[in-house]
Amino acid sequence: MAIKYELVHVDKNSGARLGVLHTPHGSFETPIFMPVGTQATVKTLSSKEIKEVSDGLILGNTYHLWLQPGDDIVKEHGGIRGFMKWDGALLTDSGGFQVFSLADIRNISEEGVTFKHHLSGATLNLTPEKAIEIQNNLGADIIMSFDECPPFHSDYDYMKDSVLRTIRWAKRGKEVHQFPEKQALFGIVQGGPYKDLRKMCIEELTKIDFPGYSIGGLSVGETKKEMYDMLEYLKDYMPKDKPRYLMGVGSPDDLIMGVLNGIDMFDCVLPTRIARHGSAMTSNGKIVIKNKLYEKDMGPLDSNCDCFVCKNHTRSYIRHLFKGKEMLGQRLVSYHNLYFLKNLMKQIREAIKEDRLLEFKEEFFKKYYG
RNA sequence: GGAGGGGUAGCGAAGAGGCUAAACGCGGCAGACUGUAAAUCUGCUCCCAACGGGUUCGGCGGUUCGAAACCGUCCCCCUCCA
Repeated sequence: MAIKYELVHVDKNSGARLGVLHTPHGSFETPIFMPVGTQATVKTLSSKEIKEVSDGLILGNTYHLWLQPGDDIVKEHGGIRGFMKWDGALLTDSGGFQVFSLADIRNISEEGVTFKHHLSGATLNLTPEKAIEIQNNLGADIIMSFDECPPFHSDYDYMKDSVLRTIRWAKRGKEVHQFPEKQALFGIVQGGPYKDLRKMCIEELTKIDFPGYSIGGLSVGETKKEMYDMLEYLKDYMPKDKPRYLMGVGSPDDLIMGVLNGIDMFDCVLPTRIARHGSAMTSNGKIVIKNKLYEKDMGPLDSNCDCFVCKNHTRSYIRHLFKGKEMLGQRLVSYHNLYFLKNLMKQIREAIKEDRLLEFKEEFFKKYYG
C-alpha cells in the first residue's frame, strides 16, 4: 500500500481526528492543509519557499499539466516532483474540478468528458482511465479518481445520474491504476445537498475499496450552513480507518469546521489567490493590504506571526508594492498566507491533542471574525 | 509678421444644437475571491443636508425655447512659412 493512515487521537468533545499520514515521501501529522500548485508551481513561490510555508504535502493538477506541457514531459523529469524540484509529497487532482469550472467548454458522457481547449480550440477527451494514466505519469503519492463535480444545487435526478456515473468512473479508474503500491488512489464522494445520494456514494465507494476518501462538490457556491450540515452528516459514514480529504476548502473558519467534523486533509487556492489580489489573512481577520488605511502602517501583516515576511516587512511597504504593481507584493503575501494556514493547522492539532478544539474555535472566531 | 490646428472632469481622450453631469482608458477609492482559464472580476469616482438639488466643458459677451457644441471677442498652447 502506498499510504497508511494512523488515527492517533480523537478530541473527546468533538469529532476532530488527530492522525499521521504515511506516504512514500514523508509522514505528515493530520489534519493538514495542502497548498495548491496546479501547474507544478504554487503560484509565485519557489520550491524552497513552499517548503517553508507548507507541511510538506502539496497539490498538482491533471488537466492543466496534461494540456501543458504534457504529462510525457513531466514524466521525463521524474514526475512533478522532479519537474518542479519538490522533495516533499504530492497529491494530484484528477481534472474532475475542471468539469465544474470549465462547464461552458465541456461535454459529459458515460465514456468521459470532452473539453474544448480554451487556447487552441482542440477537442480533448478525458476519461476515467486517461485521468489515471496521466496521474501515473505525474507520479504523485496520492491521486484522485476522475469525478464529475456538479453544481451543488443540481436537481435530484441529474445528481443521482451524476453520482452513479462518478461511482462507475471510480471503479474504472481503479481497474487501470498501474502503481497502487506507489500511488494511493482516492474515491470522491459526491451528491450535492442530497443526503441519501451522499450516503449511497460512500457505501459504493467503500465497496470498491480505496485507501482514502475525498469529499467533493462542496465549497462550490452553496452557503456555509449547507456545507457544514453536510459535513456533519457525512462524519458518521466516512470510513474511520482511512484519511478523509475535503477538497477545495481553505478559509480559516471552514478549516476549523471541517476538522470538527472529522476531516483530515484540505487544499485550497484561496490563500494564494487572495494574496495575489491583495488580501492577507491575519489572526485578527482578513485585511485588504491595498487599502489606504495601511499607507503609513509600520507594523507587520500580522503581529502574531513569525514568518519571514512579518519579521521583515511593514504593511506600508507591502501596500506600496501592490500600488506599484510590483510582483514581490504578491509573493510576500502568498508566502505569509500559506504560513498563516500552516500555523493555524498546527494550533488545531495541538488543540485536538488536548481535547479543546471547541474552545479554540470560539477564541479563533472571536478574534478573526469579531 | 503670415497660414493652419487646438484648449472637455486628477491625467489622456470622445462628443460638433436637445437622448450629456458628459462615452472610453488611465489613475484613485472600496469590495469579491474556497479540488486555479484568476497579477482576475465587480462597484464608486464634479459638489451637496443627496430616489432630490447645485455648479461645469479656457474667459467674457451673444444667437436660440434650449449651447460643451453656433457667432463675436479676448487669453493660452502646438505645427508650418517668413
